Amino acid sequence: MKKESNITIHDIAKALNISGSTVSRALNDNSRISEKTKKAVRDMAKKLGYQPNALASNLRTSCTNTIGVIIPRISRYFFSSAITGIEELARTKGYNVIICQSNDQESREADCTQTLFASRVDGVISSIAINTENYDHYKTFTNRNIPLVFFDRVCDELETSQVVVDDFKGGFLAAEHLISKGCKRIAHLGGPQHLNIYINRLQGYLKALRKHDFEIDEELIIESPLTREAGMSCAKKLMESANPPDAIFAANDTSALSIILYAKENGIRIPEDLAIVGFSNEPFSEFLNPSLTTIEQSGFDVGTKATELLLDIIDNKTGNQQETIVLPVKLIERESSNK
Amino acid sequence: MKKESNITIHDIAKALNISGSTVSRALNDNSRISEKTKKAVRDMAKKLGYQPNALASNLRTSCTNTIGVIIPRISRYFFSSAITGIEELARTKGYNVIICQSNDQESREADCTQTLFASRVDGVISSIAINTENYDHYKTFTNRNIPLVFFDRVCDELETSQVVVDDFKGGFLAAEHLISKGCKRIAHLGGPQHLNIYINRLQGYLKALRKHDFEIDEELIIESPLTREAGMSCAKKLMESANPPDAIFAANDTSALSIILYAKENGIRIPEDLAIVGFSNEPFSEFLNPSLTTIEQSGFDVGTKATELLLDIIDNKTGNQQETIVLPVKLIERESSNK
DNA sequence: ACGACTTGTGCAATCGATTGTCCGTATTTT
DNA sequence: AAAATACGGACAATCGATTGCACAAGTCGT
Repeated sequence: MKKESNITIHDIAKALNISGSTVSRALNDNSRISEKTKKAVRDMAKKLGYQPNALASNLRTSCTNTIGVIIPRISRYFFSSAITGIEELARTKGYNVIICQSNDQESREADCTQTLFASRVDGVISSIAINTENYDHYKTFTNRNIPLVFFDRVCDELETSQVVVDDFKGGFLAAEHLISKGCKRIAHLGGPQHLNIYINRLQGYLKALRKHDFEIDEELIIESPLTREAGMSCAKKLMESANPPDAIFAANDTSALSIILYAKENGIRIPEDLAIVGFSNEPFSEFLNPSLTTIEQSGFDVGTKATELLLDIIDNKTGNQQETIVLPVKLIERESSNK
Repeated sequence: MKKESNITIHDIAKALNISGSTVSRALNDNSRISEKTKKAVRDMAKKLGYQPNALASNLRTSCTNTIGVIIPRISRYFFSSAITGIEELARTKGYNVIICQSNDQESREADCTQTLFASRVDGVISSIAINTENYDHYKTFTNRNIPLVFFDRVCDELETSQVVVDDFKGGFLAAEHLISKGCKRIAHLGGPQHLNIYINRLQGYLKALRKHDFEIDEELIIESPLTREAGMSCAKKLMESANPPDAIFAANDTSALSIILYAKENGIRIPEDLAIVGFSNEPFSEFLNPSLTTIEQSGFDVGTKATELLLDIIDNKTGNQQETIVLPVKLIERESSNK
């Protein structure tokens, strides 16, 4: 009982004086094996402490019951909750999950595709690195008909299914909310415009402005990597301009946080002088001072939905391979916009 | 170029009219193969779009270059940053990482051990689920000499290496800090006492009190699951008691947050009426109002160190299998204790 | 009682890469 | 120049589970 070496089906076979194939079939509950034999095999397997070797099984069946996930970084709440959603569902369906982080770098992302392919995953769920501009590495999967689903940061260039939240609506809600609060000059701190999500947030913002007959002022729309530092300098740029805004809709909560910090440092009152709306509802947003009005998007739901889609494709290989699912968003009103 | 089927070394061999073994050796840069042949093989491999099949290789070599990780939940910042540390180092050493979440449930944790063993991981890094009381499922690894390293929530029952932060010191620093601020009745909201980390935080707190000749009042020490809700009710219990504390050292930031919220709701001023210190330095702690004094522990460092340890054991299978590494903690002073 | 099925198992090939062993040719040694 | 060594590569077994096919024993019908 101390050191079990690795037990294989052949050890079970030898112990029962039957063949390996019978053991294999018995363990897989194959109908051609009698109940009596099955029971004997199961009992012996338990007795010997048999644990199947997934490697061997996977090699033979060329199906690993594993799905691969590529995300920018696991430590961002949205992504870690997406993973929770993915794992939850995958596990109940008998799938394992391998997670790879791209660290928002295209080259790392390419590495991830290699790793996942080498592991022969049955399907892949991915959210694209922020600086990825060439999508060739994803052809590793598409060329071989390995199901691929994108979420959040999607790629239109590849013909795959995708799950996104309604960024357009989010942008619209954010801007319209600020308008309803009486703001007159509403700026937008947007994200990299090669990513759909940021394009859509901007478009939603524009639509709201147009709907309410606001003049679109290009000066009020700036693009940024949306990091803590970038948010700071953008806030400075906006607020020191000749005609500063009285509200900012930031494309994520991190940069909204920077704006709040900038405002505090410079005696700008929130929301009186400057109303702010973020995007994502990060865990910290609720506790900021003032608390941050933002657009809620559920990482968990996105992850779950993406997995559902992927497993569907894996199962009936036929299915429509280009579905796009849009999940709802919600405005969370808090102090930062409560004029 | 559209649909590549799976290319194996034999396809390369056939194309070059050489044997599979030569191809294998060439790709592995074996010294018995001439440079000329190696180059030819590499070129052909690239031309055909060859991607090694890790399954086959792993099966043969029975070494997967994969390490498994079991954690309570990925969406907690401490753990996700630990994973970042693990992945970072593992990747540079040529290892992949499979992550499993126990959701803080013993049964799920047992499932994880099965999954990881079935995948024949070369080693395992784990942090124990909060309600795990039986550690038999870890014998899957120990019985078979599969290297196992625990971090943060460790298990003394099993003889393995572990990486922890200096919880004792953290508890001590927290309590002594409150003492230095002139607090007289310092309560401790502790975590489940079957986990080392919470025992140590409590012991550190006790040591500081004793050192400064404080009387230990059992009424001021309560145990809790440290969730948001539990923190709330514990805060209520403490503050409504006959002789309420003027400071609380909470064993994590989440419950410290609850205390702050409770105080706000009930007109208790922080830090004047009640000083608070948390533990972990969660990302939100900095932004609370008042901002939270806490003990910083680096998940990234813990993850990195654990991986270092594990890879050492994997490499020279001999090594001391029972090392314990204690990483430093740091007091972060903020408003919640700034009397 | 004999062919026709059904049932329960065993045999052997297979998945793709690795590796111990063997062999022919080229190079060096004495 | 014969013998010893090195070099480059091929053969075939192997890892552990799966599976198409073959086959023996048992059941049934006529």
